[in-house]
Amino acid sequence: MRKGEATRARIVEEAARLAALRGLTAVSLADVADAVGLSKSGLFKHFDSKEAMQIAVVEHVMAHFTAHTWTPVASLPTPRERLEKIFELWMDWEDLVWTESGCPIIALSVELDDQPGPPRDLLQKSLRQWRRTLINQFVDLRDPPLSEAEAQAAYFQMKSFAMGYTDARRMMGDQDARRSATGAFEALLDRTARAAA
Amino acid sequence: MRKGEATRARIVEEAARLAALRGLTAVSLADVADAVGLSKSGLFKHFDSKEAMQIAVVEHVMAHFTAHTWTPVASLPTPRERLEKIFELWMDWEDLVWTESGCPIIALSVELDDQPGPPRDLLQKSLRQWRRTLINQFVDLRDPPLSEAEAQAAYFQMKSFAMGYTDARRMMGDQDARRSATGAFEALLDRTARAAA
DNA sequence: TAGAAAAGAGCACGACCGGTCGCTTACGTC
DNA sequence: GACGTAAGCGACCGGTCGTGCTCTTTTCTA
Repeated sequence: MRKGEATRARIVEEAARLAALRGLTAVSLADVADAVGLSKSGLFKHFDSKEAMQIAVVEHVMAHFTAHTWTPVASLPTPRERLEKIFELWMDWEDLVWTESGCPIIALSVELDDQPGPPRDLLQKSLRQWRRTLINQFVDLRDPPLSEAEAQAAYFQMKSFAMGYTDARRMMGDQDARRSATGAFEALLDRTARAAA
Repeated sequence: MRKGEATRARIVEEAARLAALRGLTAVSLADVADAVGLSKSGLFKHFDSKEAMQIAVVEHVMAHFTAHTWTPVASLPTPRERLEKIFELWMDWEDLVWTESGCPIIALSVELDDQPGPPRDLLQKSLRQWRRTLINQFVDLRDPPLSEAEAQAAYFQMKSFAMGYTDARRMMGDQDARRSATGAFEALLDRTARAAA
């Protein structure tokens, strides 16, 4: 039992790594089995189907993302400090944690947004929780609090910059991407915190 | 010869449609052949390999995008008018032209950014041209002209909002996405045009 | 420590993959 | 209108896909 859990975790990690590189559907069970040093049929002792493994990958990626960007931030005193740190960690996540492949969440979003099914539903649910968490931070950024619509607009820009950062770095080879992203986000925080109610 | 060209165009269009849905690699030659009403071997009279077809898809998508967002705009008198219209057409492209699949350029970028090869190189070259075109518009947005760095930063935000718009609409189901995107972009234009040299 | 249960290997299956070959049909040109 | 060539078809190749099945080995537990 103990052993099985460890193996399962290794499978999910390798599957996530390959899925970030080639796409969730494109990674074959043989690929994962080879990467983890197992036979293809050995995989089926841990997952009943390929889809079950895909679901576990989505779960793992989102849990990893939350642990990376939220856990070390939850104890910071002000919303502004939390948002600034989250954005830094978010960019680290994109090019330090997933250097070879780029952010798996963006890859999964683009791949699954038109593919109905349990993997997509799980990703969507998890992303909506994340969105709510960040919108709440934006609401508390200013006194008096931001309206829901204002906070949503601010979140929209934050997420846009996070996505744009990966694209600029990976596809366009933009060396100044991090400066552009950080600058844009700081300016967003300034405007949002300063704006009149 | 005339007939062949027409068939080839239909193949590329169908392949692009399917690639936007499932990914460039995931679409099989049998899928495309069925969609266009051809036999699989018939496809090979128009493309020597699957990769040749993928290259044609990338070419077609980028040409289509340029025709959609730039051609009707080139004659507008001021950079601001051009940029505003481009951004509107860009969002139309994402959810009116590619309603069922989402923007194929974003899908291709995310899929190919870690897959070296001719399709990736072609996409990258084409996207860099587009980037240059838009940065030039930003440079001329203000008198005195924006510095290259300022224009790059403004382009970074514009592209981010275009990407964020698709994500918000398709993955998050955000009904206010268009308003958020338009608002953010208009504010960007205001700030950029107004900023002191 | 014995035995049950979990972990994993080996093999086979039907379906589909990209690609080739030889054949027929339809078209464009003189 | 004849004819060369382009367009397209069906059969087939070796290989990989996801997924069962049976059998062996390892691991945990009573």
